[in-house]
Amino acid sequence: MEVGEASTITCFPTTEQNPLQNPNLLVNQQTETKLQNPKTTKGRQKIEIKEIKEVNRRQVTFSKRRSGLFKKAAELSVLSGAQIGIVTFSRCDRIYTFGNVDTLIEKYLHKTTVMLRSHPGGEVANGEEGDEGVMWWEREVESVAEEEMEEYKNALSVLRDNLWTRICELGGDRTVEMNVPALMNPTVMNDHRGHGGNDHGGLEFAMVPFMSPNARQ
Amino acid sequence: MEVGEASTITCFPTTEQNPLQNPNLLVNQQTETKLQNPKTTKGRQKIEIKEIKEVNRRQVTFSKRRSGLFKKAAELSVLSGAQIGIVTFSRCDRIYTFGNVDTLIEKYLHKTTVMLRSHPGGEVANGEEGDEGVMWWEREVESVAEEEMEEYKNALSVLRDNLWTRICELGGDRTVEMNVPALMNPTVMNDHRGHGGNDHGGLEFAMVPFMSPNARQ
DNA sequence: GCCTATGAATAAGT
DNA sequence: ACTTATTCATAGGC
Repeated sequence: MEVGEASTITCFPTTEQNPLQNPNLLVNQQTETKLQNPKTTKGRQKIEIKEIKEVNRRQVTFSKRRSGLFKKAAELSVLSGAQIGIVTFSRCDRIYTFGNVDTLIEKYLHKTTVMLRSHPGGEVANGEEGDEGVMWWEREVESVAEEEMEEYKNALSVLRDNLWTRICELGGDRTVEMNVPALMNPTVMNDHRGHGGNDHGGLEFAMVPFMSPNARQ
Repeated sequence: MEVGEASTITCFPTTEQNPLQNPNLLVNQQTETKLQNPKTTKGRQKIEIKEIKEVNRRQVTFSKRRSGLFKKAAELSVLSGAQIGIVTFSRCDRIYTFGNVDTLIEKYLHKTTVMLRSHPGGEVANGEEGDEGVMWWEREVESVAEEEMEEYKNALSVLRDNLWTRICELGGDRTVEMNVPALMNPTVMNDHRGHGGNDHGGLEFAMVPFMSPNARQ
């Protein structure tokens, strides 16, 4: 089908013509409809699903379709009672989220973790005799003998290095509220622009909640 | 607009009639179209966006709309060059994901973590004198006094709880391929059913690489 | 899962 | 942001 093809033939299947238009125009609109309004728009055009080159058009599309996506997600969530979380990084790494992402991430990781646990690479969680075969961070800390503390210190050191390297690297970003479909709470986070508001509904992450026994003040 | 209203008048704006229908029926379908096909369907009905009570209908809707959502996400991703991850927990807690969720979670956590660092709840990372004002896991382990070890044990306990839930996801999760929009890789994960394949493109988290000084064997 | 009629999303233009 | 004409998604039925 070509673009210009269908434009010539237009058909109104439904009876109503202009549900909510300016009443002033209703009088003599029939006479010169074509002249006044030859073809206001070509309507929605078919587009190929491939990266949009033109920056402006791409941004518009991103914005519109993101809204549409979030709306769909909200509807799906309500209709089916499912929990949905969406994380979107725009091309320039601005992040937009939908739903209670933190909670869902936690749940996701938990699930995969549990999965790991019940079907470990080696074997784990066959706890028969004490803590043997259990990941060390799973063990009760109280069961650690005093003389093992030195080793723990080393383990913690490596842990710290790994964690810190992995997770904390650069700049500071904040969270900005977005237009909401009135159902869940999509949010936008920018990289370096301040904005106090951040409801951050739920979750605080792993290492966040507690400070060092030493660093407190 | 009522349901039955538009049903009487049907209009084909486009020229083609039946793009791909059974050729056998093309001969004399005109004569008794109404009898053979008085109204095959009522078409798409308007529905309220509220939880669907009927289980069957709810499941169908969940399935259909989830597909639609993932397709939209795939299109948005391609069109705008954005990265999109979706995590969905069905009502019975079956998880469906779209996109490279692991990578995006990592990126998300990274961003939020960084956020914390540069804008801490109390104040941190103003390190002037020694370790003061530094996140505890940042400190040199050697600088910890012996008498602080008890507190470290507690900290580690909490850390263990939090981390365990969150981070160790690899190895063990099975991923089942779903019908793909040919763009990204939506996946379904079930709770206890095996399936070797798991490309798991990317990410391993912090503590994974090393085992306990005690749990080794 | 496939089909159809209809509701909704959206590409362009303003 | 608003409008329109068109394409796309999908509710209900098989």
